[in-house]
Amino acid sequence: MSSSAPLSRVPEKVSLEGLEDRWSHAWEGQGTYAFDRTRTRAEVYSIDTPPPTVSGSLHVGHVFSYTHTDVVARFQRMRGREVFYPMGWDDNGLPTERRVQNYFGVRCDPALPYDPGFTPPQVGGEGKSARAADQVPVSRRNFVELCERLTVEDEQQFEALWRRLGLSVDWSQTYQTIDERSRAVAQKAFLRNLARGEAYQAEAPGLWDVTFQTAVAQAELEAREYPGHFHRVAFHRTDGTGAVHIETTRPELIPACVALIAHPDDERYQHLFGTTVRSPLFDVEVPVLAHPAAEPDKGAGIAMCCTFGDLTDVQWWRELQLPTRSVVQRDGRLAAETPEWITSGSGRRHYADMAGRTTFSARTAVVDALRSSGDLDGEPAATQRMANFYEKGDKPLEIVTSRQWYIRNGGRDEGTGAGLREGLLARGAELQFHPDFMRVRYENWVNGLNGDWLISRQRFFGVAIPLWYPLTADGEVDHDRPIVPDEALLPVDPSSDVPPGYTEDQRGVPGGFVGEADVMDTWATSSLTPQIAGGWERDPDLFERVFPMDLRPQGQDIIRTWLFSTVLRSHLEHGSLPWRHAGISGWILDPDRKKMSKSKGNVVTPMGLLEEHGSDAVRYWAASARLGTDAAFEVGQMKIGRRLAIKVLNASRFALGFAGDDVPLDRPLDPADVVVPLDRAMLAGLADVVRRATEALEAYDHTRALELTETFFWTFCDDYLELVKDRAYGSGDEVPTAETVSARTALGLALDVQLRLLAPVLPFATEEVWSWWRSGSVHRAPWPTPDALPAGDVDPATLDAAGRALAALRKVKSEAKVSMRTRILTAELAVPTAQLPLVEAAVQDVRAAGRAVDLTLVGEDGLEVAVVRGAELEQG
RNA sequence: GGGCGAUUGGCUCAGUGGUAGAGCGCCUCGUUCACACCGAGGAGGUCACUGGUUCGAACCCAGUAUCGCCCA
Repeated sequence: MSSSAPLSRVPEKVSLEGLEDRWSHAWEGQGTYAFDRTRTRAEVYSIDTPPPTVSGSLHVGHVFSYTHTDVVARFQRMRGREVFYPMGWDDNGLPTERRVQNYFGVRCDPALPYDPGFTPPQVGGEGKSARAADQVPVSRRNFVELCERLTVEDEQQFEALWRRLGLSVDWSQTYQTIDERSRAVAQKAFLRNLARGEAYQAEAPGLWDVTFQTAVAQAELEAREYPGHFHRVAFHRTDGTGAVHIETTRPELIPACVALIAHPDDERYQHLFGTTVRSPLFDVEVPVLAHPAAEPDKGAGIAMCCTFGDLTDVQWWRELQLPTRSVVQRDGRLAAETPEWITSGSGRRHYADMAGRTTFSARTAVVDALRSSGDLDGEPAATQRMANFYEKGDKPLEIVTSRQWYIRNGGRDEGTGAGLREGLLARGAELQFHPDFMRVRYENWVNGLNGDWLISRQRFFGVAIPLWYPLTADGEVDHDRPIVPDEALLPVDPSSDVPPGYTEDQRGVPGGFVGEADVMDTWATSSLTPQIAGGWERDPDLFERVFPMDLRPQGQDIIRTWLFSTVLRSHLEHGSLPWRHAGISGWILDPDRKKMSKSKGNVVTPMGLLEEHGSDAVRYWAASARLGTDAAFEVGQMKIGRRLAIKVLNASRFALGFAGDDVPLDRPLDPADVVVPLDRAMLAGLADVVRRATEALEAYDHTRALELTETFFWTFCDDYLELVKDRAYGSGDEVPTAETVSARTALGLALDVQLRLLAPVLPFATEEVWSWWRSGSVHRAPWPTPDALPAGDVDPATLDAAGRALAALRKVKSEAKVSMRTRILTAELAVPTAQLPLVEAAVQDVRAAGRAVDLTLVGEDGLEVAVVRGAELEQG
């Protein structure tokens, strides 16, 4: 900026139009938000923003919560902290994978080697799903390249939105969760977990999505109501003394039955414990056992345990050491081969009728057969049951046995992980949640964990698990002796890269090696965003200056996933929290008080919203909602914000106009020039607002700060500006009086402070005004402090008392239905006795603002508010 | 079933022990003089319900109802 004193740059007409474009470019050009990495950790305020999923759609919820973060960032920057505010894109995961398949007509086959010259068969599928058979198989590395290519567009769209919204992000710090650095971090963290025994593989029954054909983790579950039928089915006692009836919603699992189980205290079944029964149709002999997890008042009180119908079956199977008799395959169909445990001729015939069919179709077949055999008691009764779903799936999850990788999370604290759950609860207690009650969601989740974190996925677009396995001389995979890469070579792709000590021609041959085909769950990477953005191990100098981060802002919906898993990884790797504070934003509710749905969110696109109302207005709406509180999607609130932004422009233009066009505006304002009590009272009130707003922002209560500032600003405009208008204009061309200088100086000081107070919420309007008379950016200006304003020698209530006196004069005119410019020729102004000295101190301004020619001021006991009596108004 | 949060004027929300608040909307009026994307004035609420504590409760305690969410 120019060092010579600039003259008035206050425009004749002010407008909000075009401010976003102009200032976002100026900020970029001037590096206003660039991070200075020479600053020490104590000087830095670092923010770990959860990267949005770029292949998902933008919605107003993003705008809402990201604005909250930006308000904090701007406040901390003005407070003098060097703000580390990077932005990432979460492009790693299933949604992108599916888009890429259709867009380019490819599918990933991780067994294939990388083809550097690959060109996709098509670019831009016309929105329709390409048939799997028509898709060209490509290596995982080729697939990742296509994903990166496609997500670039999405990311540009997001960035354009964030820039228009005014996020003060340092755009040179951007990362993607699938980029090379992220893959290296995710793989390194995994290998460290493996080396410390925190990551392990196990062959175990687990939840499985038959549509996506992948295992899923507890955090991805969603319990939903699912319609079904209770079937009352007879099992036959092997001693020939009759039948035992059970009720089941899944009769197709009868061939997988391994026991009948009742509660140990259930009187009805005491005599059956220890005996055996035969399953209907399939004639398999199974024991009747007791276990406390059986629910006596549910159905018949005795249940069939199958491998596996639900998680209780898994518990029974494990604790009662039952055999494994699985019939449901990974594709959701029953095994084509008749299982060897079904031995009777009729049993094998019955199974053959259902072999290879889906569970739904098999159920129909079984029910028909049960009806024919007489083993179905009555007709199936419709019911609603809770079933586990993958959050992105639409079929209930099955449970299949498979080899998977896990990271310990305290969910199975017996064994080596003992104490981990307590450690994570202690981290939760250490983390400062805003609002505080959000901590219980974390605690509920940690206490409710019932298994370790399953991180392997049988998918393709994700970070590869960086391992190979030796092949024995027989060609068998030796999973027990995984081969790890050198950390310096990360990231690796086991399908293309060769493990140490091997050559490529040994891939897949006996005595050679094979790459791990699975990828990590998206969360296994995105739980490391503080490490990715902070340059963990890659840039230790940076990492030391930003980690642990100060703030993790996020939505309440991902406390159990993103927040928890990030705490876990940091706890395991660094023995610390990943951040000190977590700011949790609420939901956006539609006018029906329901969570804003995608379909409704799409009607109003975020960019359209910003274009219609202006970014400051939309930010005002978002900033008006407290952390943790759901907010209504309310256009009215945006209009209020717009009104405030326009008022800032107009009031500023007015206040700055008194000085005249030939006066240098960026001159120092000396508080000692403020000598009139009313002016000093106004500044004292502002000092109090500064103090309280600062306290509120330090406590992550941006709403309170905004409310305080906004309320003061309107009083400043409606009362103070009106009161001092005449005095500030001055009498003429000669040297201004001390009273005029006092008003002009007070106006300048007040404006200067209020612009800075409003800057975090209204970055565009405040920057515009700042540019008229100040140098540099308001967003790099120091946050105001109360001690820079004169105070202490005058009652701050003076402004309020004078304002009320003015209101009394206005009321007379309003009730007389005359213009506010109408002069009051004579009147008596009665004020509460206590306020008399305050009003007296400002009576000249009150008289001028009220256009009262002859005003008699009296104090009166028992009066609540100033009143005007005997007013005689100018005619015409 | 357990937990968390909410319930204040038509709407959106502040207000955590001392006479009910704001903005929007509404009504009346004004306005070439910073701002019509404006200004002034006004009307409008037994603070969900029932008990309790207290000199005093929107606020604290117990319970109930309704709504939302989380976990089972």
